[in-house]
Amino acid sequence: MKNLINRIKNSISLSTEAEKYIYSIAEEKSFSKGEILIQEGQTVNKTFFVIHGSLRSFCVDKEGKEHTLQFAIQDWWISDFIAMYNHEPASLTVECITDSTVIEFNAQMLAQIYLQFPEFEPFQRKTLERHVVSLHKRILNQLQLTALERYNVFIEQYPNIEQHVPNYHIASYLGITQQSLSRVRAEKAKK
Amino acid sequence: MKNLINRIKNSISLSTEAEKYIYSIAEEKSFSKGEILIQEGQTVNKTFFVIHGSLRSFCVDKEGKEHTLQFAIQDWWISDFIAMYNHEPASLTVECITDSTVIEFNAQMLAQIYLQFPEFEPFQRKTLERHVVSLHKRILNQLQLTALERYNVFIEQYPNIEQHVPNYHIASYLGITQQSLSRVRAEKAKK
DNA sequence: GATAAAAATTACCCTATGGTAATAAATCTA
DNA sequence: TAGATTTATTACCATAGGGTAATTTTTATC
Repeated sequence: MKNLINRIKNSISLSTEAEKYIYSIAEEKSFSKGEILIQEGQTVNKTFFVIHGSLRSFCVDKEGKEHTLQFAIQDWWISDFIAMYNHEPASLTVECITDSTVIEFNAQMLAQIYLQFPEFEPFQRKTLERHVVSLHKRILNQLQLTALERYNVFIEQYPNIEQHVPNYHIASYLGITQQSLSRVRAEKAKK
Repeated sequence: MKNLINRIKNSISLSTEAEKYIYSIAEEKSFSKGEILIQEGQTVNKTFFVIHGSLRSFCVDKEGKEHTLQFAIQDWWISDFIAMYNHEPASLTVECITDSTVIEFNAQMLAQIYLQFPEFEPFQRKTLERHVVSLHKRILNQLQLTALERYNVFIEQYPNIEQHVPNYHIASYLGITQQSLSRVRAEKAKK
C-alpha cells in the first residue's frame, strides 16, 4: 500500500486525513495466478492499483480468440475502463498472469475523492492524462510499426515482463499470432 | 460557441460567471481547408473544440507516410494530446480537412478552470474518460477486426464524414493503404 | 466548358503475417 | 525422475494487405 501513497506524495502533498481516507476506501488483496478479478458481463465498480505481480485485461472475439488490451505491473492501474466509465457490463476480463497483490478501490469512491480532498484533483487528472498519452502512443505504434518494431518497443516498455508473461499473451497484445511472434523473435536473435 | 456552452450545460449547471470566464479564455477562429493549427515540433499549449468542419491529427513516419491518429468533427476536441499532456514538442500535425470553425483554448487556462469553478471538475473528467473509452475501443478494433470490419465501424461512427474527407485519410486512420481501402469498398459494394 | 490537378480505382506481383500441424522445449505434478 | 501438460518453435502453404504503376473519375481553376 505504501507504493501508492508514495506515488501520490510525488505528485501532491497528502494530509494525514487524506491518507486515512485513502486507507478507508481501499483494500489490499492478493490473488494467485489465473484468478479472475473482473469477469466479462459483470458490472464493474472496481479498479485496481498493482503492488506487485502482473495482470492483463483482454477481450474474446467471436472466434474465441483472446486480445490483450492492457498489461499491468507494479504501480499501474487496471480495470475494464470502458465498462467502468460508461457504466455498462464488462466487455473485458481482468486476470492475474502471476500471483499478484493489488489495492482494490471502489471506483465511485475514488472518483469522488476530490470532493473531500480537492488536492486530489491534479493527481487524478494526471493519471487520466498519462493514460490517454499511452493509448495514443500505442495506436501510433500500431499504425506505423511492423510486428518486429512493435515487439522491440514492447520489451523496452516492459523490460522484465517477459520472464513472467507467456509469449502468446504478448503476441495477442501486439496484434499478431503466437507463431508470428516466435518468427519475429527468431529473426531478432539471428542479428 | 453556443455548442460548447450547451454541451457543458448538459453535464453541469453553469453560472453566469463561469460562462463569462469560458468566453474570456476562449477564442472562436475560422480556418480554411489545408491550414495547419498545430505544426510538428512546436510547443503545444492549445486545444481546439470543433464548432463545424473537419480536422485531423497525424504523424509522419520515417518513410514520409502519414498516419491519422484522430479525426475531429462537430463537438469534438482536437490537439496533440501527447505533447500537451507531456509538455513536449508536438510529434503530430493538426490540419483542417475542410474549412472549419473552432474554439481555441489555452490548455493551461482550461485545465485550471476547476480552481475557480469547481463545478467544472466532473465535466473535465467526463471528457477525459470518454477519450480513454474511445481509445480503448479503437485499440480493440485494431486487434480483432479485419480492414473491412474496421471500415464498417468507422462509417458507422462518422456517418457523414466520407463526403468531406478524402479516402486516403480514412485509409491512414484504419491502418491500411488507400488502395486496400479501395478494394475493401469495391468488395463491400458488390454485396 | 476546357484544362489541369487531385483523388480513386484497378491490375499486377510481392511480402508480412495467418492457419494448421508437427515437433521441441519448458514447466508442472505425482 | 517420469510422465503429463503447457508453451514455444518450426515448417508448410494460404491470404490479407502492400508497392508500383497505369487508368479512370472527380474536383478545382481558368
